[in-house]
Amino acid sequence: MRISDFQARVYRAASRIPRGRVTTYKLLAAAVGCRSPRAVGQALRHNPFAPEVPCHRIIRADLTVGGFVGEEQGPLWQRKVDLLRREDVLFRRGVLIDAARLYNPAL
DNA sequence: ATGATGATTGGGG
DNA sequence: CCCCAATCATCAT
Repeated sequence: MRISDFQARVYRAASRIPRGRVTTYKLLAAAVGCRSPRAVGQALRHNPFAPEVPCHRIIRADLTVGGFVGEEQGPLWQRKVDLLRREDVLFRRGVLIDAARLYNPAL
């Protein structure tokens, strides 16, 4: 499969999220000039460069974990939580504990 | 070109 | 909790 121009832009923007920080689909969408956070999730879902391109650092606007490789629960989804755990990004009942870890890629 | 499908979001009952 | 519309890249028809 080929990487579309849109995917390239999303991956480049995602790569700017520092280790130990997270951003939301909405903010990342804004960063690439797209008004569909859902379309961004679509691109991240097919990220062939994980975890180099840290698609695990994108969560929902309500600060809940969100999906991963098309899953919202289960082993693959758990992988997202584990990757973040290694970066000291923790969740309580599925919700990000420290909101200060949010990163705005638009800056 | 047309319709369906998402790693979403915000609003409503 | 569930349902719905808006949004848009991508893929199937």
